[in-house]
Amino acid sequence: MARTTSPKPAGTVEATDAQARPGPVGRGERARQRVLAAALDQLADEGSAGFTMQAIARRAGASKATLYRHWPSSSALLVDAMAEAFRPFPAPATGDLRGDLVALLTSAADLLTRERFPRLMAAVVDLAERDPALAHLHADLTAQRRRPVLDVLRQGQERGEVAASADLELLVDQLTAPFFYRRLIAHRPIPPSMASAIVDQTLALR
Amino acid sequence: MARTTSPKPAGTVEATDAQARPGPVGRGERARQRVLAAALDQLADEGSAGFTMQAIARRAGASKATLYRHWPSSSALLVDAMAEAFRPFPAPATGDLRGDLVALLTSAADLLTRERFPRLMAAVVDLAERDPALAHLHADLTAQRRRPVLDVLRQGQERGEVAASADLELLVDQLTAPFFYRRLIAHRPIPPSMASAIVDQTLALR
DNA sequence: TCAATAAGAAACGATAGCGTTTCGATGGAG
DNA sequence: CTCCATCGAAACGCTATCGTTTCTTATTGA
Repeated sequence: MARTTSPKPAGTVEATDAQARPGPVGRGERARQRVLAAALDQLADEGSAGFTMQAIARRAGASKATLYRHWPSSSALLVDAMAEAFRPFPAPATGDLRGDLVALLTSAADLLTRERFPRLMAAVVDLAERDPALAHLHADLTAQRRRPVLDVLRQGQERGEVAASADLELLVDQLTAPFFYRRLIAHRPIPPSMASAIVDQTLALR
Repeated sequence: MARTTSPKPAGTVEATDAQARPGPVGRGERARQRVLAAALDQLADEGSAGFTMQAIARRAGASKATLYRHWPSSSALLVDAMAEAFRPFPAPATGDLRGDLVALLTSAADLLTRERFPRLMAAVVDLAERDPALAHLHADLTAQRRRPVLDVLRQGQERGEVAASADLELLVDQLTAPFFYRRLIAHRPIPPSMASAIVDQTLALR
């Protein structure tokens, strides 16, 4: 439902640049981008309870009619907005297992330390419980985020630096989940040292 | 704000028994319990967007006036309901490190496999982002849930079965976070073997 | 048994969301 | 430079929520 492909992903966190670009895109496309950005802003600011066509239109300076012209429902709009804003972490792919992992987890920690991303996550987590399309998308985006970590681990396993018996998917969980857990559930701080501490403790490189 | 102490916690998941108990509690207390149970039901069923005084009153068969007599806002009501429904895991406290951990994590996995608990979690995660009182409470309840795991690890560390250099708080994260992550974020299944797999992989008992 | 207490039902005006339609303005393509 | 697609603004009737008030009913404790 609704368009999911697009030429211009906008960066999960700083997707506010759709304002002053008189580029080659038509008027319609610009309005669309403006609405998508406003949708994420609204969700991050007001949570899933405030995710309303009316409020998004207001924030985007658009007409409700425009929103309904593009998307049949707020869910469809959110799915589009999430898909568009997504950016996977750049894979480091040095040969250094520990270094690559720390770099990847540091990126994750940074993202979760900014305010916008965790708030988006929290709202999406709630909405996805009752919206299968959103749940699917969220699962997809999460899988994409896990990908680089998995690759690094796999290479490490081939080089013998990771036990051959290790369940790599589970390892990815153990490496990444604590960050989300601390920020969204436990409401505890994420110290800068956490990335390296997790890596060391997980791979038993002590 | 609002009462937070109460004689009868109701079980996070199966708090539906407040219906047919003409016990020694007064009429007011019974209505209060009924409303608290209805609030959790409503939150689990409709998410944070549907968490409304009106809807809760309807579900509880109570008057809106009754709700406002007891709680100044839906947030206060939710804080009460959450605090009341909370039940920590019973600590196993055998001397068996691996066995105790697997038991604890299996409990967590069970809870997350039922439908009610994760839906409550998802909604609370969203609401807590904009409600400091709820965030505090959620942090508290989470800490209580972590407690038994931490104790088991600490005893293991004293017996030398866990490295003395290990960061136990971080270990608890690595043991428990993956379950929440899989259910709420990654939307991937939690196999029955996951508890033991996590324990083995984390403590390197292979 | 009776009076105090607290419940339920219903209504209040105000605000806001929904999904749709109408209409006038505007900007981009030819 | 013109014309048409698409925009924004505004209003439609409908429903729901908010927080409060009034009134009636039923339970409970003295």
